[in-house]
Amino acid sequence: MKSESIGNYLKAIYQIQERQNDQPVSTTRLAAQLGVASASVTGMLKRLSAGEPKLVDYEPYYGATLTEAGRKSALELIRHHRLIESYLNQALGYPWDAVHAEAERLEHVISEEMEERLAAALGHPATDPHGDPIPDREGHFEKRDDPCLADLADGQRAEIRRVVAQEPELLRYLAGLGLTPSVQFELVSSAPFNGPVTLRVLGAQPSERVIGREIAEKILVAPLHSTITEPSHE
Amino acid sequence: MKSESIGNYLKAIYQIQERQNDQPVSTTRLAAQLGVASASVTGMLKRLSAGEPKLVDYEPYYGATLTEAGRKSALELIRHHRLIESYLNQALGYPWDAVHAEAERLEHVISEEMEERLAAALGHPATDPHGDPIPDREGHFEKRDDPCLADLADGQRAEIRRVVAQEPELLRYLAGLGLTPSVQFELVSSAPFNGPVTLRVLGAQPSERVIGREIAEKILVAPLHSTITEPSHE
DNA sequence: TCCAAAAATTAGGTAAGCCTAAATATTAAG
DNA sequence: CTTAATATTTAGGCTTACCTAATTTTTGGA
Ligand SMILES: [Mn+2]
Ligand SMILES: [Mn+2]
Ligand SMILES: [Mn+2]
Ligand SMILES: [Mn+2]
Repeated sequence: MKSESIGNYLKAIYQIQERQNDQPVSTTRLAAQLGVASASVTGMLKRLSAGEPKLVDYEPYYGATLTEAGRKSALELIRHHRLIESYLNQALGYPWDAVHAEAERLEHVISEEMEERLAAALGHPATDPHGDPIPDREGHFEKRDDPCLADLADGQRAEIRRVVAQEPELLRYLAGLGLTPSVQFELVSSAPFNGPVTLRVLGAQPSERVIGREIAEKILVAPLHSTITEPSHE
Repeated sequence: MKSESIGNYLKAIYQIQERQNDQPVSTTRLAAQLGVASASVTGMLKRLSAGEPKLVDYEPYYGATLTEAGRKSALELIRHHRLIESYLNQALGYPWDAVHAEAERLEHVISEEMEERLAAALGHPATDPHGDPIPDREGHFEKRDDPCLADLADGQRAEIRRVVAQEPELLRYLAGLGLTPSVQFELVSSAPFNGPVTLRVLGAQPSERVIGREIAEKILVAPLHSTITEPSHE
């Protein structure tokens, strides 16, 4: 990786592209994500698209897209980030709301050897503590398209797969409610007009939870098939 | 810590001062240690002695000395470095010749929380894999003044306490000979005119080792008292 | 004591990454 | 189709941390 700053630009472009169907990323959007002035972004995009190797395709006034090389670099950093989060959580006992900040700095400085040792120590995990997928060494990972909690029908049961958030306060709030990956629940009701969502956590006492719609949209889930599905099928 | 670069200057000044009895560190010596031009060092020393807090006392043409604040910062980094080395070695299985390079980058970015968790996971160790002492959170550590292997008298037995080196090749060579901290041996002979040193590793087969004087001076030891010393004394 | 060699500083530059303010291009509304 | 708002780029600066070359200071012989 060229520099920590370049790495952060590539990661940001990747993540924004991911959220908007690979459309070009605007200067303003990037500036907001990175917390820098738009003028700074313009300058960096020029560098990234001029340098060798070319890391982004940049069309002035139009936007930026990662090249294959840029994508590779971004995924490399994301792999570092998520392996570090997992390791801090599982081996060093960090709570899931504290891992992001630490990983954000460590991801830029660990060696390939350390990456490999962390992965091995964890048994080559597929996801991090938030349920985010961990790309393999080649940058491959399963692209899931899980529905969010707010998409479920009343009465439907599901398992939490992923929580799309890093804000410590929010993560602590959710952990306090017992809403973390692999927890199973039943959706009781979704109030209309983007109202709150009520659910029952399976095996918790008390089990009822009411959360805002905005948060419910950050919780990705896998619906559970009814207890009696296809029998004798493996 | 102001910046990674400043941290490296402070560490370097500390380590040079340590090796020369707290005498002021010269521009050239620092430049050599850091691998930068002397002019760059002059510039940085000015900054370090001008800034708030003042990290070094700097007298042009004379040299630089750490202030108390500078010493604290240096020891903080050294604590990070040695805890990281220990952790990589003990928890992640790194060989002792590989830990230095990784720690050199990580030491600048870990949080105080991570420092504490690493220390706790290791049981608050007093030394790193090379036998270097690990300062506590306040920067205190036992100042040992161990003799080196070359200082021993013929026939004297001792235990290896510390190996003052980070070059991977040298460390691998020594590990290959079984010369690592806590190993016990008997000095057979020191050839005159700075000649090679011959020793017998206790409990090894074959046990004889012959090493150059220069290397013998980097191996610090604790002489073993004869098996029957003062009886009933605690 | 004087002078050359060595050490250190000053002078003048460069590159990365940021900033603000001004200029320009795009877009959206009337 | 024009114009005002918005997005983006350009211009000009700043700081950190380097560099090389020139100058100055210190120092160690002779
Ligand atoms: Mn990697
Ligand atoms: Mn995560
Ligand atoms: Mn610390
Ligand atoms: Mn060490």
